[in-house]
Amino acid sequence: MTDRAGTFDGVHRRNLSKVLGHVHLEGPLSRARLTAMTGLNRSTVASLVAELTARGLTIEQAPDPTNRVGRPSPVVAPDPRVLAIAVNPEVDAVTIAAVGIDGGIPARERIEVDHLPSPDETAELVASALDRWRSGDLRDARFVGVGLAVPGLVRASDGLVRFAPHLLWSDVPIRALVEAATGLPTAVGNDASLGAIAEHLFGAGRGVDDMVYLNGGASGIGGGLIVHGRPVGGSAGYAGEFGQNRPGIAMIDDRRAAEGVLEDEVSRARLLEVVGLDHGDEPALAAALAATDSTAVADEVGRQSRILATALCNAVNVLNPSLIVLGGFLATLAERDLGALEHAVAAQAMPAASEGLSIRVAALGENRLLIGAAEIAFADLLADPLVR
Amino acid sequence: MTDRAGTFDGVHRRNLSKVLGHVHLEGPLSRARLTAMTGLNRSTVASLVAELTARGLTIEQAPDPTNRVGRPSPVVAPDPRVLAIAVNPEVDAVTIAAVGIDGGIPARERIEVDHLPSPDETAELVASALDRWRSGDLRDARFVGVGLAVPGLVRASDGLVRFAPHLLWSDVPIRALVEAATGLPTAVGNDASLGAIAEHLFGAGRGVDDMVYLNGGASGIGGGLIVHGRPVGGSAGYAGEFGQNRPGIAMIDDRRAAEGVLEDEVSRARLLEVVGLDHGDEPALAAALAATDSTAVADEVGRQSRILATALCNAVNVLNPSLIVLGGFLATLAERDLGALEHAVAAQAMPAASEGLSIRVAALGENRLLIGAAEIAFADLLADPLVR
DNA sequence: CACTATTTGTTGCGCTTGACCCCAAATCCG
DNA sequence: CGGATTTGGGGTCAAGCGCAACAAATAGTG
Repeated sequence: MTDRAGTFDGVHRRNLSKVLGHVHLEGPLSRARLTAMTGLNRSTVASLVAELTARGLTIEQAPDPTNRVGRPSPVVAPDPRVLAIAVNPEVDAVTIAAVGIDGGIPARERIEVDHLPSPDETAELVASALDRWRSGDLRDARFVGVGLAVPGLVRASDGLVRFAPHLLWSDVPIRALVEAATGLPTAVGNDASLGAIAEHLFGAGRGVDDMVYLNGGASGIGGGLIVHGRPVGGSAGYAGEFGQNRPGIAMIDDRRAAEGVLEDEVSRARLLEVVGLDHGDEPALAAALAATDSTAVADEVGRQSRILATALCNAVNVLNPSLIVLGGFLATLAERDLGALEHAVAAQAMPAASEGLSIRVAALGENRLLIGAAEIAFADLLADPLVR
Repeated sequence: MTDRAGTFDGVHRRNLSKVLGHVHLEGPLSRARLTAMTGLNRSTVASLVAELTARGLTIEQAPDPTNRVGRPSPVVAPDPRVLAIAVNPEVDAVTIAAVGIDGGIPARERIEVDHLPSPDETAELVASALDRWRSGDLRDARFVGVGLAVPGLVRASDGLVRFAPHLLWSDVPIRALVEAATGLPTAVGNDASLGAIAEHLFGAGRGVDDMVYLNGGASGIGGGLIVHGRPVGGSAGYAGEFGQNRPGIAMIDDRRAAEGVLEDEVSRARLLEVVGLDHGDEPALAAALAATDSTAVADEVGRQSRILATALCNAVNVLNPSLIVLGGFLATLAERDLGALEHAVAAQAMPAASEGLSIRVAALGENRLLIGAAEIAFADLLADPLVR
């Protein structure tokens, strides 16, 4: 939104945004429900919906056969032809998907690579996928932007990847590269932060305004915050790097790493090692943990849980969230005994702050990052449906 | 603001709020500058200002003799007769002040008590001060509300003091008590969180949207966050309790307290002890620290600084603020060598996150809490100047 | 199968309110 | 003292939402 806030035009845009946002988040809604949710007048909602539909952002469907008295209300749904490209480059593959503003994923490709994907290569892969889809199944779709979920530090102002340790990307202007290759406006975010956004909007954190998300990946621990219902980027966009924190370690014997950095102490690699796996995906790790009754495994799980609990407490004391969502191997770790973790957090955090707190496991599956990436690609359109 | 967002009335209210907010924060402003700052039309600003002045919220003064070409623009200032009562109960005194929406403090009383002030007593003291002022010097003032800065956990929803350890208040409905005694709408907040708000709006954090504030008091360490330019309360309002955090302590010998809680390790009492003072206010402690060259003192200062640095790093990694403001004895501690602290933080925190970071000492003096308390008392009026 | 009650879409009108335009006022500068 | 510049003031315009009256579509009832 430009600086039109406070003007009539601004009101109109905001109202359009509100309506579109509701159907984007909640799915198809009757106009009657939209009037209730927005607080606007029936006639106003009608004209707003008509405008959105004329712009190809929503579609109006026949009323649902609800068994209620009164004239049935047409159902407003996001137009599934409005798409974003979501991209997630990883060490061994680049995943590219077309994500609808209705939440659907009409196309998805995981392109395996036998080398680290370079920035240019990534941009080319995105452009070629876009070309294929545009001339194929998604011929009548409208691509509004690209969103990238990058496993590294991303500067929010210009979408520069400051450092992505596993991709070996350093100061890469990935946003500019992808924009040049595709001609589409592009947004870039840290993968864990986008995971937090996805879980907040569509997953375990739906409707929760103050939330902390922690994700345990193969390479470390990342995360994201939702405060006042909005994702927190910080001054440059680097917020959420829980993995680099140094939590207190109560038992001296619990410390493994010299620096005491969270992601060195609580790590997937250490879990894999103790269960005797060399590699392994998340289900394999979970299965191995469930299968064994070795005390060494139990000790390591306990040790990591204790340290994780302290790290969570620090976040709870400072942010007083109503929800902590754990993903990746942290979910695996916590899921074994969620009650114990909640108990440990309650024991160490301020009593008042832990009262309203719950800890949950991430709800979205492997599409989480794509959904988050699509969300930042849709952000401009959702904030102001009249752009362009 | 009610649910009028999105309607024309809402626009009008928001515009009034914007204008009033600007003159509240920046002091007297010419109408020309207001039009530039709000982006609204000249005529619109003129009518908004006229409405605010008619409601007794602003005053229009003769133009400043600026040496610029063109017709001089009348200066709009907040009406100094619009007052809030700011209250800060402490163990040995209750401070009560009348704070103007223009930032002035036309009346201020520190009422010493020889016992812990009870909630009822506090409410009575406020009511009697209000009565005195209303029939005295501030006869023609308009009191719009009361704000309390309480050294303890305050539930935001209803202004209940969950626990104030030093006052020995526990589950005290102080908001209701003060409202009953004064008849004025009352807001309650944690003292450190209000300090953060005050420093953000008028102190070291002016214009900074992502800020962390830590205050070292006699009793512990509290703080507050500003994210997206707004104070963070969390789900229940308890956010900012840095003192209860457990930061990693790299050197084993540095740990003093069994639990490793920040405010047990980094504490005013330990500093007073090592310099050999029994009691002492902040200047006395600073002077004593400056005067001595004892190695024991240097060791303790170094130890506390190291632990503080780690605690700050944890916040920096997670929140990526552009500014950390330190108050109370933490300011005293840091001021001795601010560069060293910044260096220590930069060494431990993520490099990218510490790039744009500065650490400053709090700028507001002893009125900080009163200013913060007044701010929450003014909040409703500033958000919607048409209330009541 | 009428008839009522209920809910909601539709339509036209009116009101609020900020933008725009033109002119006047006040200042500086040469 | 006159031109340039900036800003205030008042009148008019137009955009957009609320409102009210009416119509339409459903469920329930006897």
